[in-house]
Amino acid sequence: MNGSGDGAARRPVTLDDVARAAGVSQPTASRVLNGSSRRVAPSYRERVLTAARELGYTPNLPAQAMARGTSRTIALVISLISDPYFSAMAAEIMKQAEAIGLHVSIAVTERLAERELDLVRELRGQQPRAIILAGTGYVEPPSEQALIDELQRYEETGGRVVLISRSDLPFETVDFDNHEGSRQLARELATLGYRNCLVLGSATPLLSMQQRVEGFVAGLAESGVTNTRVHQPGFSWVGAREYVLGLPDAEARELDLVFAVTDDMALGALAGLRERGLRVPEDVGVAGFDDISTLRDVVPRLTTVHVALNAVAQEAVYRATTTDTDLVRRTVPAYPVVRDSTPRVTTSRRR
Amino acid sequence: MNGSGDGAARRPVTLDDVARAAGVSQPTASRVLNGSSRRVAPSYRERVLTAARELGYTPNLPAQAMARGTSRTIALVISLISDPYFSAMAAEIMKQAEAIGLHVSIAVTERLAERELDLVRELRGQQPRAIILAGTGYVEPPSEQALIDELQRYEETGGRVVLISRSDLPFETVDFDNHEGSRQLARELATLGYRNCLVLGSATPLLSMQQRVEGFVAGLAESGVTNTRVHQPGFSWVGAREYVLGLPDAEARELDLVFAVTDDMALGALAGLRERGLRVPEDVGVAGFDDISTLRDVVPRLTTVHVALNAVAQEAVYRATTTDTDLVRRTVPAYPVVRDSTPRVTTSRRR
DNA sequence: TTGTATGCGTTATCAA
DNA sequence: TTGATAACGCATACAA
Repeated sequence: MNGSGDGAARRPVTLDDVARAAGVSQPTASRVLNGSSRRVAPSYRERVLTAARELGYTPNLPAQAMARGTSRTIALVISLISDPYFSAMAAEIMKQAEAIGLHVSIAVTERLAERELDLVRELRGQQPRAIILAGTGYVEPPSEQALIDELQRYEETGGRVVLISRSDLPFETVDFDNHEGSRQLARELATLGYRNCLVLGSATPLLSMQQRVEGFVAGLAESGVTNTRVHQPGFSWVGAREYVLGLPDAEARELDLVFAVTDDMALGALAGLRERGLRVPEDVGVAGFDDISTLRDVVPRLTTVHVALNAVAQEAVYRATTTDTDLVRRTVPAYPVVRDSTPRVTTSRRR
Repeated sequence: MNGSGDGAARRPVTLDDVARAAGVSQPTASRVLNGSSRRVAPSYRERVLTAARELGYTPNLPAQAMARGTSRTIALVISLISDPYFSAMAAEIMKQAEAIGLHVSIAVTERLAERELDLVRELRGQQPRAIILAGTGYVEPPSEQALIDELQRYEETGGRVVLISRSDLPFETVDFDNHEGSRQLARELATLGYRNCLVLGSATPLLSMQQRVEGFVAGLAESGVTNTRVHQPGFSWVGAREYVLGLPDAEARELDLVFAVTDDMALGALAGLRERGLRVPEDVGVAGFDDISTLRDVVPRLTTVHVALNAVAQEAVYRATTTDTDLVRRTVPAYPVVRDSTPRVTTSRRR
């Protein structure tokens, strides 16, 4: 349709081009194509629509954002996108946001606490309507106050801040019930006969992970199991595996259960146990936390704590877009799912 | 620091504010904070920097983009972010892009071919420097021409288009060597003694999946195995599992290998085989394609074809940012990785 | 080297 | 209802 030669970069089609082609003023074209109070004469309306279609007009979003003073973007900060937990979270948030016509801009901290502040700053520059911080939350973060300042400054200019899984900051928060989830799990496992448990927390001081550890220990204690060992290997598959491999033989032999604060770590522990010649679940049970769906093919199927990611995402996006100003900390339930990796302990068990 | 009351939305800090606070003109502030030819007197420079820091200035990216006529954003279109393959791809692309100071904006088609066109249109509005389309590519897409038109229009205005895994369109393309990868795999498996193979392709007509099927069949044929059956179940874990479950008993019993065009499907097949009471790999071998890293915990470890995602991402980002105008179709190697799911076939094998 | 004036594409305000 | 005109925040050409 566009007869001009290829190659040389041409100017994008603007609202002005459309208006001229339709023989109307530029504001009129704007009203037809993007405006809300659409009181435009049908004949004009038709001409504008036709011109826009023929020219292949696309609104310049940055320009719109600038003129309107607000964008249709939500900024999402996550730790790692290749982590199934976070990619699932991101997917849910994108779905929820798109459902209400919002675009999600993702930034990744690569698990570096310092990067978080830089990212927030950079994201602010995009003038998003809201910033959602998911899944970092260190117990004693290096630049906590600077981050708070930055976020508060953002809020002061009309932006909304929503935190997921880090209820330690003075902003809207959505969280799972980490403590209760692993407490319930611990009680169920105790009922199944587990008595010698190793809990793998996280060397990286993450608040939610700490809660999971505490909840699990508490649950066991309520069930009369008090000899639980807690260790904090590196916060990863590799960290958990290496920790398990480094366990003294005597200690490893005593174990009948390893609970790790994430499914990822639980699988690392599982790999380590097997490398040591221990059978799972025959010799040792393994349990995790998160209920990552892509793990359905792991054998044995992993006992874990399920968190309703979609509920979290929905709540987070809702909080990010509502105009309520009361600071809410909503907790989404988490509940244990016992599967093959933790069968009932029988007397025939090794120890 | 900012004494003013909380609550009421305030205006964000602009370059103008900084300039005023520093007692310089706005362009000078611009030159110090964002400009390239930084010929600003040290004293002024210092004052601007200080003012910016104290006020918490963040450049308004949309405004910058508009003034400069170009943004620092790359738009990425993928099928599904919760799919480990795509999330790994997205992670790599983000990493490569961030390394050169570019931001990545992600949009998801949810595997709907029609959505692709809408998304491209919407993304264009964000005025990205480049659009990368990853991992769709239907054999006979519904609105192919409209998509091509849209992308070409985008290119005409100076944008760059890079395709990943769909070398059927007239744009820069980065692809794995699907055909060669599965051909090599087939040859290795034939060497291991596999003779009765079921190939699971994709009911959704995806070009790269077709190539994987053809390569595998060709590799077997070269090795003298010509009785290969090819079927096209739904393109998912569920599809593969259901297909395997629906297989006639006689046919299932004959099998010694199932090759699926993705790891995801291979695992679905594996689940289905086990549900039928077949042992993997003792009775039937299973192989996939993609070498998804989060599958390291699957037992038996899956034989597959490895693709160098980071190489693909690097090449894609490079192509997206270079100013070369020659249409390049770069192919990244893919090579078989034989693991536990396809051991050498012994005479003690069931059939 | 610094400042003035202008333009980027859009929306919002206000007359007409 | 429609159209001139003024913002929005920033970068650049040009003048000082």
